This record gives sequence, C-alpha cells and structure tokens, in this order.
Amino acid sequence: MLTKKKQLLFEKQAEIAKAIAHPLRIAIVDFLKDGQQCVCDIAEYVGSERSNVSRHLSVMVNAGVLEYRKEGLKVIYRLRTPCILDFFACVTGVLKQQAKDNQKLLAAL
Amino acid sequence: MLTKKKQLLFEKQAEIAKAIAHPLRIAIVDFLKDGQQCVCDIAEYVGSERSNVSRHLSVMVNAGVLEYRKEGLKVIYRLRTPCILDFFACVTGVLKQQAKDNQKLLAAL
DNA sequence: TGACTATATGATTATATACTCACATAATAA
DNA sequence: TTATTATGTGAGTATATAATCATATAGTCA
Repeated sequence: MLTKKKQLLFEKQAEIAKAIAHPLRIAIVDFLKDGQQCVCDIAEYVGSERSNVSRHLSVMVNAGVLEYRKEGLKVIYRLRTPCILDFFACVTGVLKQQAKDNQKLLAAL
Repeated sequence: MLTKKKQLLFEKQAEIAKAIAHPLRIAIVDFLKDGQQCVCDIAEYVGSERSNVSRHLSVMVNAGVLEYRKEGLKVIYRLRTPCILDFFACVTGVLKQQAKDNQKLLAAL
C-alpha cells in the first residue's frame, strides 16, 4: 500500500511534470536552454499571444522549473535547474523506442 | 521562429509528459519499476477503483510508456522503456533545488 | 506630466481530464 | 452449461486547463 509520504512526493512530482506537459511550454524550455529570454521574444519565438505565454511562464515558475528577474520594462526568464533538460533525453528515448517498434512492425508486414 | 518539425516533436513529447503527469500514474510507474504487475494488484497498491486504474494504464500504453500482455484472466503491465525512470531523477532534482532555495530563504529570515 | 511599451491578470468560453457507476467482454473453473 | 473473476468501456458529472479579449500595472522616455 502507498504510504502518505510517497503520495505527497508523487503529487509534487506530478505538479512538475504537468508544468512541462504542454507543447508550448516544451517549446519555451527548449528556447531557454540556450539562454535567458524576455516574454516578448519568447512569445515571438513560439508564435502565441503574450498574455498566453505569460500564463504558461507563471505555471512553470510556480512549479519551480523556471525563474525570472526584472530588468527595466522587461521580465527575463531562465531555466532554474539544468536537469530539466534531462527530461527531454528521457522523452526522446520513449519516442525512439516507439519508432523502433514501428519499424519492426512494418518489416513484419 | 519555431519550425513545423520541432512543433511536431514538442507535441509528441508533451503527450508523453502528460501521460506521466498525474500522481496516480506516477505511483503506478514507481510500482512497476520493481517488476510487472496485474491491474488488480496495481489498483490495490494505489488504492483506487480498478476501472479508474485501467483507464490510467491505457493512457500510458497509448503514450508508449507502458506495455502489457495477457495471461489468463489477468493483464500484466510493465514499463516499456527503462529510461522513464530517469524522469524521476530529473523531477527529484527540481524538488531538491526547491528545498535548497527554501532553506536559504529560511536562513535569511 | 503624458505617451508608449512590456507584462500580468480578471472574466469568459471552449475543451480536456478524472472519477464513478453500471454494464460488457472474456477467460476460467465447477 | 452457469458462476465467478479480471478487465475494459460507455455515459454522466465535476473539475481543471487553455486561449482570447479587455483591462490593469509599472517602467521608460519625451
């Protein structure tokens, strides 16, 4: 049976995972891996309304994935933990496995 | 600007992330890291209705995170890619960073 | 001061997700 | 065959999330 302690941990982990589990937010994280950026540049890169991007950014800040700093009129966002990028290695691994399995299936037809 | 190719990749990645982004599903993945299990045992472990667990399992199968095999009356689920466990290392990293920052904040008060 | 710019947020709507209950399906054993 | 057990799925409801528009806030510069 699941302990209360583990349950709490899983809830925290789910919160972080949810904060990344959106195409736009993944695009943002990918954009930020090369360095910090302001909301305006992020919005232009991902091709969405600034208000929408601002909301997505605050979701990730609340989850602890991003952090920000104000600089004049602009707000600059950056990755808070480099290990977030490991997440993509993991997910890419799943995708590669899927592709491999599809290839096997195709070859068997 | 975001290329169509990258956009497609991010959508796929988000799908996989979403498949894990739930406390119950994280509990399931954690349970399965030590070996394959049937729905009934998974449901008992996580403390939820079998019908509900069955739905969560199928979400993860569709995303390519889990795979299953039938054995008599039972359906046995297992992790499809061991690298899924790396995900937890990543998320735990974020949580550790959060805890560290909280400690700093506390010490500064 | 007022105009301008970047960002955040309230309100609304549309959509997606999770859960429950009831029922369907399928394998097994008597 | 019937009864039993494990699993999956349709339907309904409740809740969460995403996107948009309008508006608020706050820093900058003329």
